[in-house]
Amino acid sequence: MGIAERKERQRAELREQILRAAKDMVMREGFSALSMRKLADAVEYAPATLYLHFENRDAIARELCVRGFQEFLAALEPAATSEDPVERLGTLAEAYVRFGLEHPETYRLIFMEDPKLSTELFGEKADNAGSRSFGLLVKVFEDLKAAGRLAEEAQPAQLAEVLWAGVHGIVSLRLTCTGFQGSPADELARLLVATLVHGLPGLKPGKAPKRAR
Amino acid sequence: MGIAERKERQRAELREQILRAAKDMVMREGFSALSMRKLADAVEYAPATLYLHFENRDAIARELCVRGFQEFLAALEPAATSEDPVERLGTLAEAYVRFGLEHPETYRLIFMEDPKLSTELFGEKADNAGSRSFGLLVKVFEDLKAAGRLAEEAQPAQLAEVLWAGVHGIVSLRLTCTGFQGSPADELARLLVATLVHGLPGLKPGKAPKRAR
DNA sequence: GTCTATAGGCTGATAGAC
DNA sequence: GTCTATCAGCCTATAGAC
Repeated sequence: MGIAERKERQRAELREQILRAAKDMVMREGFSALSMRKLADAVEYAPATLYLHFENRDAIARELCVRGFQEFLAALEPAATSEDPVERLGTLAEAYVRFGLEHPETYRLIFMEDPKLSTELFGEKADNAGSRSFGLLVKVFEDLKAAGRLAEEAQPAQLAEVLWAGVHGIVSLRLTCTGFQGSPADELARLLVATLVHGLPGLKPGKAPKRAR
Repeated sequence: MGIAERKERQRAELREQILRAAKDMVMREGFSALSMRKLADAVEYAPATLYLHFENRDAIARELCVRGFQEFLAALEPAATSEDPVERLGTLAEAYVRFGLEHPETYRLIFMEDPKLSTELFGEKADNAGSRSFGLLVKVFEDLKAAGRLAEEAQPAQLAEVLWAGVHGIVSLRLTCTGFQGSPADELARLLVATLVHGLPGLKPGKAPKRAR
């Protein structure tokens, strides 16, 4: 039975090779530059061969997306080890932003391209990489609440969404609006966390505050 | 000389017609679906004719982008009239998010597509729509500071960037990660502003806070 | 100014020989 | 399994007739 196994190994190997080439291509030229013909060229097979390993171009894109998200999760997890939730907020935000800036094309693919690509990363099952990474953020606020350090009415999931929006905003604006030159992203991430945690520095109420809180 | 003027009018009219059709197309099918052939079809002219009015496809995209940003600015400005800066933060954030959700394809075109498109909206001149809309956000914090309601070390431009990142994050995640179903965007925007202003609700220091502030 | 016609590309995907 | 050959379509942009 060694022959069948070797064949299976070779088959898997080619599949990997295709995915590696696809990733390279996306990293270098962006997602839209991923084409079956160029991919076939890169792995030195005929275009038709690719279709024996993947249903179509979308299937390759999906696989890249899933793997990219795993990398993303792997970058986030080590940043979630701190015991103190507030400190963890800082390290998570920093890790998030750094991943986005160091792997811009992976980040784009996951979070900024076709909605169809990211759709299945969320929602379907509870154990997918999407839910797990979001869970890391939610847990920070749950831990704070469990320790009695947060108001009863605070909603961890919503606060996590706000934090996520903040760091995603920092990364994605940097990747798209390159013309706008603001502060460094890591600095913004620190300010975002500090402000979300403590509010505007030294804020005093106005003379006639219309909105009670 | 009435003839030359009529011709000029007709020329401008066709130019407008092309842009209207282009906008329609982008709104309906997204930016990548904007093609010169389909555009020519829509205005019932030959493809070659378009090139007498626009240098190429990019020129049309740029014009759409500029106009989109003007709409965006026009949606933001009425939300910046409130006297109280803190209240203004809320109305600005709300207007920002609403524009993004009500004009998703315009928003995408401006803030989520090719960096080249948005590049010239920022940076070049101080009076462009990009700088003016960003200026609305900066002014909120400048006003707070001028009223002595913000710490001396607070940096209005940086705080504005953080707020911008927050609302952009809320909008763009909603537009791209449609699979993730979180809280409604307007609710998140309110929570974002409230948290940035006042900090985490009811936050108490931990037992061994490692980070002084 | 506007047209037709076309150059010169690109793409995803498949049929059928080997 | 892999190939060649090809279908069937898309695209931007331009030359040259009218």
